[in-house]
Amino acid sequence: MSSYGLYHPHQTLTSLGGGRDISNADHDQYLWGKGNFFGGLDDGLLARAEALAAVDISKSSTQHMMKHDGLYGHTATDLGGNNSRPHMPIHSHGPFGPTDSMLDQLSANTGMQLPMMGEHHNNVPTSHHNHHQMYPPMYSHPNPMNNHHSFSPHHQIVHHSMHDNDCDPRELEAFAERFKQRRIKLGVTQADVGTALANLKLPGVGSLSQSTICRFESLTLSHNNMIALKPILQAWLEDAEKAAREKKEAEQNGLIPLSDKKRKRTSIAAPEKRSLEAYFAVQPRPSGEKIAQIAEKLDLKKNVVRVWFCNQRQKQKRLKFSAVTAH
DNA sequence: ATGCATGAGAC
DNA sequence: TCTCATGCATA
Repeated sequence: MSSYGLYHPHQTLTSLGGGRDISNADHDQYLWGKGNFFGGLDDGLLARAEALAAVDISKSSTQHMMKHDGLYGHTATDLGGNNSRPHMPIHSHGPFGPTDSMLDQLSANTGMQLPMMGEHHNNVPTSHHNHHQMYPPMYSHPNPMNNHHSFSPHHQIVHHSMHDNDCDPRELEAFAERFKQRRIKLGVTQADVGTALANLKLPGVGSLSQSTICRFESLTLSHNNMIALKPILQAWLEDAEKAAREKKEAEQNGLIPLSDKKRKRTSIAAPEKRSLEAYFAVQPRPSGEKIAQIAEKLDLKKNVVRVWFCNQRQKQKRLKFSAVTAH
């Protein structure tokens, strides 16, 4: 009873909107599709872009989120406040400063017509089940089978205790560590914690996934997210320890077996991923047309490519507190 | 632990 | 359309 991934992945959320409107960074410093417009571009340019970026990547590996961990290698972006603009130029045009010209060329490539073929969703046929983020309490969704309740009545959980303390990255890091240790001591898995949160019945707090708990512990969530989750997890921890102490009732988990619907995860092959990374190095925020173009080139669904870019950007913004704090 | 995905809400 | 918070699926 200590392994996860085997059962009841609840999917309710907690809507702790901690920093729901951090809407930041949005001005690109890159200009696409400027100037050029005849789309007679050849693949050679793309190939070169990839090659260049690839070389660049391998050289200054720290700049990119190469693999698993390289992600947070660089400094965090918006630690200080809830809305400092990250969007730092990630690309590492080292020796060669061809990015701009390449961009022009690249953008010209599809300059005109986009087949917008894959307008349907992604390659995943599995219908998108209801993934509800936050719904009003009385809301009842259409999925009778794997129904999962425990909504969050509130859309915004203003972390009442917003003392400078809570925002302190070092404090968060310390807490995350403490949390993990004590959680393990309690013999509770990350998934269990996520499920148990709903049992706390705190206003606006539903369950969370193993992923999120894991990310909290490893500090791989955004700063705001960490801050929003902290008080909740802290509440759970105290509650759990108290319960364990009293040894009166340690079971209050509602395990809800999940039914059929399985989502198939798209797997982008290494070569394609490599290309995407190359493109990303050149332009982390390609336009819709750009995306369509790239998708076509790599023979991927446009949506897959779009999402990939979104996720890459998100990764870059992710915070690794230990980097800024732990010293 | 992490890759790809969804969806609400902000632009 | 993008960002953000989160999740399912999987390595």
